Amino acid sequence: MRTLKYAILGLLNRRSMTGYDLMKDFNLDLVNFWYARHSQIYPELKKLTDEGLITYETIIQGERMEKKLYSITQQGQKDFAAWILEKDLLEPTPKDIFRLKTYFIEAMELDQMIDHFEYQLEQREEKLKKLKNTMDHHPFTKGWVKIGTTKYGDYIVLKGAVMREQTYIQWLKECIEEMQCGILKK
Amino acid sequence: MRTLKYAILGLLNRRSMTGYDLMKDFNLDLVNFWYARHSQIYPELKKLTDEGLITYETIIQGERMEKKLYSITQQGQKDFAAWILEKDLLEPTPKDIFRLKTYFIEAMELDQMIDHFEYQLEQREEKLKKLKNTMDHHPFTKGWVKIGTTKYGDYIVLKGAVMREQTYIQWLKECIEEMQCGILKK
DNA sequence: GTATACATGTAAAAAGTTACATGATTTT
DNA sequence: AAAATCATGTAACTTTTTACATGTATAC
Repeated sequence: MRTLKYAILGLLNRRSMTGYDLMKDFNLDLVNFWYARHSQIYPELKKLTDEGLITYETIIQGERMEKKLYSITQQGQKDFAAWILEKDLLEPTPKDIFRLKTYFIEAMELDQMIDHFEYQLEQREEKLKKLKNTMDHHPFTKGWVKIGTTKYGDYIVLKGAVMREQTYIQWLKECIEEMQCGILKK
Repeated sequence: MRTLKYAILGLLNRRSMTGYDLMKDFNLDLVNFWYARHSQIYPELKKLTDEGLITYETIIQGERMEKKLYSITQQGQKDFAAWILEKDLLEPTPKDIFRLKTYFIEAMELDQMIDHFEYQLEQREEKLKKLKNTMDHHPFTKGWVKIGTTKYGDYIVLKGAVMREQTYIQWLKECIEEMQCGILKK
């Protein structure tokens, strides 16, 4: 479906940037719903250039370091606009190794199960803390942003990420509690 | 990480079955956290057989239809047991095209945004209805299953899937409401 | 008899990860 | 001077998807 293509076009539609900048965006803002390594980004940029959807301008940083500043073309904008308006059917449920292991929980002892859940809980709580911190510093939270601006999209996906994480944590906690009752009954 | 390998071993650790049976399991029970097409399953079964982790027995169904009944070996059980006890670091957040499009929401008009959200909401509500139905018919819900049995894992991941879907829906609804306020202000 | 489900595979392509490879600039 | 960050690429491999390919058994 070439989703990476549209993710890149969408970012370049906001502002021109280098492959390195794109990489940073994927690993910061977008990491909660899309990501890509630089080894995937650079070849894709080449491909999009060949297809005429983006162009670049070579810039010299400092004495001699070259970097390529990519911009979206008119054709790229058209292509992106068509994609974003497409109505999608539900995607398959995302894969989740933790849930897979949980499905096979009969292969663990009760105390191992609880360990397994508590380790996951620790990590998820750490992640939620970071997400909430990002959210608290977001301009929309502070009442500075209006619907329809660039930052509005950033804000609602962030809010969605917080809610998703909170629910995961709630699930973990409820399971732990239930399993601890199992121990007490022993 | 060969997750498909362990998913197959885990299923065969419960009971012997054919590649076709595995495929059905992936598309029914496991679909909420893992899945694979038959074109991925059959080659993997061959590989696991070569590795000595599973074996098969050819069975004749009816007059001449051959099918292979796969079973886990001792080595396979050992391998699976080691995997399930491994402590995993958090996986990267799952990719989500809907959230990606939402991030780029500035490229849509307000009424298009709402359409986009309402279409997703419809589909998610349909999915939640099915999940809840499965849950209501689950033996654990009816109080028949104890912690530590095979069906307990099935139950808690199902419960997690329901919670995840409810949260997605709640997020969609809150966004729609917020956007509708944006329309009223016009 | 016809449609659906059962049953098993392969080939080609796309998507994604890990490792290899190099060098400049800025911060400490 | 060293470490961190900026900057760009390729190669090999794994994972996943889509399409091709074939035939049997069962339910209606």
